[in-house]
Amino acid sequence: MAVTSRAVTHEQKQMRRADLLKVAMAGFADTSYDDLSMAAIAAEAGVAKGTLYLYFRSKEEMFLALYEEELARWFQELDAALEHNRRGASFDGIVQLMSDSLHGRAAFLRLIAILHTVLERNVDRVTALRFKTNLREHVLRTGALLEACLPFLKTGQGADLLLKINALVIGFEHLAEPSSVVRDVLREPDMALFRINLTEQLLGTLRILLMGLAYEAKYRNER
Amino acid sequence: MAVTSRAVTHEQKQMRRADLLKVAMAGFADTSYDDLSMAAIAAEAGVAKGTLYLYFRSKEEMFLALYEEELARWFQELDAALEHNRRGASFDGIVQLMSDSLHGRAAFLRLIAILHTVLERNVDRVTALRFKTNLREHVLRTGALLEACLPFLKTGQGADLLLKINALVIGFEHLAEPSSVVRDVLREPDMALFRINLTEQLLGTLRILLMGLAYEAKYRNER
Amino acid sequence: MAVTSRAVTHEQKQMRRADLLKVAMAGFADTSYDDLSMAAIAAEAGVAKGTLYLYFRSKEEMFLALYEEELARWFQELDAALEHNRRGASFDGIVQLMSDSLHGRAAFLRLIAILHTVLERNVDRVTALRFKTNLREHVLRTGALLEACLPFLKTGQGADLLLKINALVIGFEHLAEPSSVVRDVLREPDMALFRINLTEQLLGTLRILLMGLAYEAKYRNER
Amino acid sequence: MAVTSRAVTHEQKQMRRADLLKVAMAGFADTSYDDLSMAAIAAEAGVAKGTLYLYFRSKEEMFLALYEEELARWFQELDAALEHNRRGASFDGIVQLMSDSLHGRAAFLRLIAILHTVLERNVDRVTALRFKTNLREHVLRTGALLEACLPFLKTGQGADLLLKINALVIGFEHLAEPSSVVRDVLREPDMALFRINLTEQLLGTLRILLMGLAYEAKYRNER
DNA sequence: AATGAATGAGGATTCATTCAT
DNA sequence: TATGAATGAATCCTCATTCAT
Repeated sequence: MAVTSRAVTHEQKQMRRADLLKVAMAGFADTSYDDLSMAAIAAEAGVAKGTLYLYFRSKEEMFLALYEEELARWFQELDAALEHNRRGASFDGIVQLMSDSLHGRAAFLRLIAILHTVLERNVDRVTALRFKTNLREHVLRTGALLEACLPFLKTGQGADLLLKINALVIGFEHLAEPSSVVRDVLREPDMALFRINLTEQLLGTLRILLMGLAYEAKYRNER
Repeated sequence: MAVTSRAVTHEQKQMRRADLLKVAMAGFADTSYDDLSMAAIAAEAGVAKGTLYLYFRSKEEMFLALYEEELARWFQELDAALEHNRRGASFDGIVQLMSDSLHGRAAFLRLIAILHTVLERNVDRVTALRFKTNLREHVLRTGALLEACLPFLKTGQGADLLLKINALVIGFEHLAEPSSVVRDVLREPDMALFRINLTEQLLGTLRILLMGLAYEAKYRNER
Repeated sequence: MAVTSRAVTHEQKQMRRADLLKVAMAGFADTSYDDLSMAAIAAEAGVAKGTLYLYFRSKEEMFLALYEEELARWFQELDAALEHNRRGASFDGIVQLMSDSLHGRAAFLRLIAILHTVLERNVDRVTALRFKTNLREHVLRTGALLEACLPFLKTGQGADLLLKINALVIGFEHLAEPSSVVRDVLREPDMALFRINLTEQLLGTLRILLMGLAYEAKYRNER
Repeated sequence: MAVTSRAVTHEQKQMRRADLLKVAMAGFADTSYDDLSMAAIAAEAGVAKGTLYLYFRSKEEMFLALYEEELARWFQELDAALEHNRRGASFDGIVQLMSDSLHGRAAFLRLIAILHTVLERNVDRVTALRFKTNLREHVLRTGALLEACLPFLKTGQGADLLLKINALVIGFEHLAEPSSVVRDVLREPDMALFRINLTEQLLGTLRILLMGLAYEAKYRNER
């Protein structure tokens, strides 16, 4: 991916920014955050290192931007699907929907897992505030949609469920992506217990959570 | 904590090893893994840096040993409590029991959260295998106890629940311990959504999981 | 200070150049040479970075031009005052005159102090030659005026005195403007010795130099 | 200069430290502070880069230590010579003595010239305080010796004279060591005025200062 | 003439680990 | 067993300058 001309208009600059993020994402699919150097990203994008810093203030902000973009895309897709099920959805419908939305988003899931460890390091208050404010809106909106689809959810439980899912993604991602040595160990027959498939576990747990929330609602009403 | 003499007998060496781990744990309570240097641990323990490497092959193995020790202690306590409830326990009983077992174990929870990111990096196959084998036994045993306490759990679901809890600890730990900048942002009134209390969330989610599992079992039987 | 139109005539271009230098001087009053970026100057002047390079070949040449302008102004003022005292002046008269001429020229003094370290780095031979030729003429002329005012000065000693003053400005400027840490240290009562007031020291030393030169002349004549 | 063995005793460490400073000084004789990298010093000394940081906390502290050592040596030599002239010395005697003391100390003079610009940047308060305290003692002691040699100096004028000399060294060093382009320009016949010989100017100015101080004293007494 | 996007060189520093003593 | 001196890899970012538009 080599640069052909300079980005002059706002639109061109947005495109270049998107290109740089695409390159970063591609690199991140192969390489861990720490091992993925700005130099490598610049080289792969066919620009000078300094150019990256015209578009992003730091490595952390670059990946935060990447995260935000992927997150927005994911929420958008999720929201569309939820809108479609507004009248009510079965557990399995929601789980399937979540499954579909995560399909092909492995790198995004890894990004989620490192966000809190890495990205929040070298980010200024303003950026952090903007990010969290955006995130909050997404969570509240999608949370409300979930509540619309799943009548047993009380107000606020939709957003709360999303947070739980977030935690599960982080946790299972860590469990599902061991170091090479550990991966090797886990190949032993006995170790089946620890051979975790991220989406499978994630969706399975989500299903149980949904059942639990439904059960709680029912139990609450019956009282 | 200053070392006076050299450890000659096996027993003395075990004691020194335990001392070193105690110092490491004390340091880790205050300081992040990355910021806690081997030099600092050695200084605090009153030994030379090289001495640490007589007892642990690397920083990672040192903290892995620490993890194993804390884990064993936690499982031991949990098992004792579960044994006591063998005949059957309510959801809330199990949640309370878990709550009790985690009380005062903040550093342990932080250790869990970094285990997969950091500890498994620089560890050789033999150590990793030994660790995972131990872990597996713990998980299976305690999983079985859970199944004994909670009759709605099928075989294997006890261990599986422990894995889910593990994932939740990792995930909520990441969400609950933001960087200082983010912590500052989260002080805003609007951001209540993101101000997460680790144990509260953990136990709340565990309760829902238990309800979900119970519901699923009931539903399964009714079919 | 925002630019409205493009400079077309030679006169307009000279005015813009002067504007840019004025902005640079204003910036330099607050900020050290290294910390004062071309980007900041351009922004403050309301032009693009590239525009600066239409008027000055490099940052160094820009500040060299600034220096030349300030220097010419200073010499002009000094010359006028010296002309007034042509018939003869007391030590204190000359010192006072110098004091008056330096009043309000703090940034100029700082410029003198960094000239040789920074400015002469990235300047081509032609510019350097022109600069030094100009400087020589100023020094010779003002030196001659000094000799006219102070009869004890032999031919050449006026110019030589100006060089000595130059050296003193550089030296005392360095001593008088310590880093913040050192400034803090110098607040200690014991450190009064090192708390240097630039003009005070400069003028005091000049006075002694003048006395020394007078003494030497007298001694020479008496022989 | 290659390292043979590891420095274990305090004495060996002092020797290694001295060796490193010697290498740094040799490098500084050829290369400017900025262009002299820690890597180059380490390579030349035959040690790893990290080793430099065992002996000096930063590049700045390394050169500050170098400065202190050279300064102490210079003061020592100067003091010895002044002690010898305690009963009284002629102007020319003091100038000669200063001349002798500076002979072969070109790099030291360059170090003086950059001290305030560079060294005080990355130095903590404690180090700065220690340095300034030491310097103060040197200045006061040697100042007192000067006063003993030159009866026309009032109390405090010895130390003050040393500060003036310090300023002159800085200033003339800057004037005497132009960039290569400027050096080239100064080769023009007309430019003799600016071809400055550091020690010559320094000593010449010192002589005039001494005469001025003597004259002032005489004048003061005659009143 | 003016713009401003793109360039790219350049270096101090930390700290887990080793190994001579 | 204990020491602690020595090792050395590895990377982000700034900013003067250029040049396509």
